[in-house]
Amino acid sequence: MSDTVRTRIAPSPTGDPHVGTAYVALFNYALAKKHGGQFILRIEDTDRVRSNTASEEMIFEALRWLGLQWDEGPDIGGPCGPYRQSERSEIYTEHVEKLVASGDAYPCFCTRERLTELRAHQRENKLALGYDGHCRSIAPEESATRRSAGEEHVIRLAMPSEGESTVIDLLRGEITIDNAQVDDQVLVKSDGFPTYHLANVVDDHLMGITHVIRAEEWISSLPKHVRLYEAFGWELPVFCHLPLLRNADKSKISKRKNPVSLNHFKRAGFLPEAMLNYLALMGWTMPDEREEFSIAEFISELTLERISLGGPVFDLQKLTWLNGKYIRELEGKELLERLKTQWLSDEYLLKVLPLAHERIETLQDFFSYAAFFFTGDVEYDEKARTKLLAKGKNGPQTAKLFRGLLEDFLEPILVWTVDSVEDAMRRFCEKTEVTPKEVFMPVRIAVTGRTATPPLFDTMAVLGKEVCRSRIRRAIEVLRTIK
RNA sequence: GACCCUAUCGUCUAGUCCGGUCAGGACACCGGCCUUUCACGCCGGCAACACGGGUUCGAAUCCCGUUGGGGUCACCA
Repeated sequence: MSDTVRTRIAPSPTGDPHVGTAYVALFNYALAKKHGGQFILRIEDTDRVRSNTASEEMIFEALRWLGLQWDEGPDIGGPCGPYRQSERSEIYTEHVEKLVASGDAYPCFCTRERLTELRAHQRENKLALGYDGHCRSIAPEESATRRSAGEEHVIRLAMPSEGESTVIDLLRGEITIDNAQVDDQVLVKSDGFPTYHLANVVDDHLMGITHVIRAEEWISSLPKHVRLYEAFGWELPVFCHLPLLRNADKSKISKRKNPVSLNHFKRAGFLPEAMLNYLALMGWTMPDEREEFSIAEFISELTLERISLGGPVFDLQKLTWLNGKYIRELEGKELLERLKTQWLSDEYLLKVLPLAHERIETLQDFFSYAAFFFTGDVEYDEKARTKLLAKGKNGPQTAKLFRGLLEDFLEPILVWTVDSVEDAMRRFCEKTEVTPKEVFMPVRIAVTGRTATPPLFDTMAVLGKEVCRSRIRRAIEVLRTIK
């Protein structure tokens, strides 16, 4: 196993599948394939509060849609399983105890209150933020007694307090950081689950990962990870930190400023191969600067060293252009097949049809009546615009209302159904003290462009979260311009 | 704020390691051609080496500094 390349994508199932996950997965997948190695999917669900299986399922679907099929993973198993961190607790416990025994890690009994105070104090006095090592001096015998007595605690990594660490990133070379800058990271939380740092290192080693290709945001914790490898006496993998995808304003890509859900791109009609091609262009170029290429060509030409380090702005316009190029190159028959994967699938039509059924008088009526189920953003004509306003509110006020609805109530919905949408909408009304009557018509218009539609929740359920989100976003923009 | 990463057209980038082409390509934008229209396609145009010092005959390229941008500083990943 030592000379085969093994890479992994290790997403955390805490929301909609993210375009950044696809980006990192692409490079991991391609490198493994290039060298005839394995690409592994590992689910990092150690955050018991935020992790959920709906999100995990969406990650599977999104990666499969893109064609980034893994060789080992939670759903298909493999020699290094389980591939879901929540099922590997004993492994982490066993490993961390070795570190406690060797003195490379130690139990910490500090309360959250003390930690909060400590941070406040450090901030006030402009000191470096970080744990002060308070529990480090507790004698091993004493902490062992306290632990067995059931006292709540975490396990921390004992970082050297002096000297400096030099770590190597494949793309950036040596990076030297003062050890004093590195915190005594919590490795095991008080609920007994490991943090990312511990689980990630242990799993990468146990799963034989040879190349850790991940996002740039991890660079600052690299010294901790390297320390862990050393403490365990393990050989280091190659670390390669990819530049972070950016919003137009150069900040780290975020859903507030960009569509980032892979579900969105699928629903909006981007071809998976165009998506991958575009993502490959972020920070990387073909030796001959050719911009259109297949995943197979990417695999054969890939060299990580050709990755440039400036944070690439995710440019929807260029993605759209590339996608158009791919669509034009499709055979007519193939184009039909693509449309049949979503909008023209029996599955989708059978959802739309019942909503239109009673409301049409000729078969042809269906197409005009149900048009908004098939388009992207909708237009708001003059009449629609006036009714887009919530009762007694002006444009900006309604926009604000919509933003609250979208971000606090609709966005968190993971399983988008008639019931979950209705529930969110009703909770929204209660919380913001507006009546359904005042706000449902504006929402109806926002998501359909029409004043007469099938029942709102059914309509929203069929449209899907992605379409509703993007149309409400658009409505917010429009509302801001209405006095 | 501290630490780390980073810096070529508005955007994605080639060129940088091994100093020496009017700094090349693509998206977007603008003009033209094609065309009953639109789109596609084709042709052309606009547009960048962040700044300041060095080193050198010569610097986008090497060195130092400055500035800008980003990331991290959680019992989230």
